[in-house]
Amino acid sequence: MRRWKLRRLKEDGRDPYHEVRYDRTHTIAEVLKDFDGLLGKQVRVAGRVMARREHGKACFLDLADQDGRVQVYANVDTLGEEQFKHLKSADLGDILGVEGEVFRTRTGQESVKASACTLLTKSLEPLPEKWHGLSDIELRYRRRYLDLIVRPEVRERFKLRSEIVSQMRRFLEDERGFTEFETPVLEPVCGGATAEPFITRWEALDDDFYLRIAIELRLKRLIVGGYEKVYEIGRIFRNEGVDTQHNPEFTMLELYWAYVDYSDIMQLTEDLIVHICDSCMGTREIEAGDRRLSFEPPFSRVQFEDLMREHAGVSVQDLPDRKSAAAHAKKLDVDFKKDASYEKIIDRIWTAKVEPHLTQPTFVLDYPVAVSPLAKRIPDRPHLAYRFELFANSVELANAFSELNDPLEQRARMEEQIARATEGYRELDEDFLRALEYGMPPTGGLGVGIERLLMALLGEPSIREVMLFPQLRKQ
RNA sequence: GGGCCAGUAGCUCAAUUGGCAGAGCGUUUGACUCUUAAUCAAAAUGUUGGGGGUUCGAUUCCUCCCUGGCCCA
Repeated sequence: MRRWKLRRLKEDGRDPYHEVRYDRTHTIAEVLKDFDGLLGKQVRVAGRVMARREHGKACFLDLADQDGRVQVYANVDTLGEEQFKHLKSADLGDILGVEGEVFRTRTGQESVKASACTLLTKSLEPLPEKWHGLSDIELRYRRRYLDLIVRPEVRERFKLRSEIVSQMRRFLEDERGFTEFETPVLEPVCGGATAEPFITRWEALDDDFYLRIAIELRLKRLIVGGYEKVYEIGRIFRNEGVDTQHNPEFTMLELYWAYVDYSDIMQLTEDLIVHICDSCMGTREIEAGDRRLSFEPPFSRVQFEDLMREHAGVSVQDLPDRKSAAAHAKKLDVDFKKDASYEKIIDRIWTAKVEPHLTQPTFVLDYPVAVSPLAKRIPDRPHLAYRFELFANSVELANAFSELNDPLEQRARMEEQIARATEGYRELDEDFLRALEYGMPPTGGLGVGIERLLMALLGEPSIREVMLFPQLRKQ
């Protein structure tokens, strides 16, 4: 039907896809904001037709643009027979330019009385139901554009995401003097985290490459190269399943700061998050489901070991190998995969027993060296490393170390990791080790999962609600 | 990978024990010059996610598969 209308329009020489511009005098939000000042004045606005109420020789339309929605009133007298007929044949979803006088209806509704209208784009597909909207979750993700058309709050949420990321950059660059660098996504060796990589073929070289699983080892090379405050907000790929917490591609902030330790990084992390709360959220108190998170500094600081002892009844020092870790996990009734590595089992115990208690923003300090292959050892507690993670809403938001810069120890730790590895394509990144051999100054580093942070700040329980186009199977 | 749940018109949802597949929105036609989930009258709309099976008869029962959600690994 709509295609038939389109054909008629084209035959009439009014092809809606020929329009190349429409000069608006105001956005709809601007009209509404200064409504009284504009009363009686002529404006030109444009947007999508979201509703229509016909009354014979008069007609009401709701017109929506990016930030606002306004009622358009039209009748034969002011619009003329011909144009009125065109306006009435507009479908929901069509994009219209309207010129007219700003006025209030008898019921006081802010409106624009159309004196001219132009069909700027024809919509060939019907919009979702006007009252219930689009509730099929799969459709919302597969056709996010529809979700955005129909639900202004979703549009708001993703705009807020962009603002938060933008404020991160502003804070790091303008207030703290960091510089963003871009490093390769396509890597010959993958490292910097424990995860299954995506493998891709570089035809010209007839060789396999990896999509990066972390940015760490590249940015540290920049510290070796002499930069002192570097960061990158970039896409990471991990070849794993999809659930409410995971998407195979996601965004990470990583930063490295020379000549400081992890306590400076902790302060920076706290400042960064408070800055985001103040600049984007307008509050430091966040509603997340039925929980209330307070990002009022200082966030509490707790020893990893104390939490493990308190909630899992064990010190990692007493679990020196895979066998003892597995035995303790079984005792606690914590499940793990048969082939799980030592680190994975410790992580499982932590996730199951400790994480649920970490609701309010909490820095967890001093992790076992055994699960922190890139962090510097604490000399007087040699089984622990200078590492912290930030938790909130029972989710890990950030991970940071005083970076290991001893090339010999780094090599030994990486070799140990590979020996214990049960997953991932891990091989030594010889060039990274060589870089350390040239000498990396004492450095503090930080990684923040952007989606995790957004979930906590926006109170969204699913990662898919903070990603515009979450991965789904091909159709 | 395992468990549970869901898939019916473009969208949101019904359909008694297994007995003619329906409503609202949207669409089309007509009426209506201040409505706002406009109203009134009429009409069109389906491979009930897909394949197989049981049955006189399947949206409904069985089975396999596909897609998605939630929980667990």
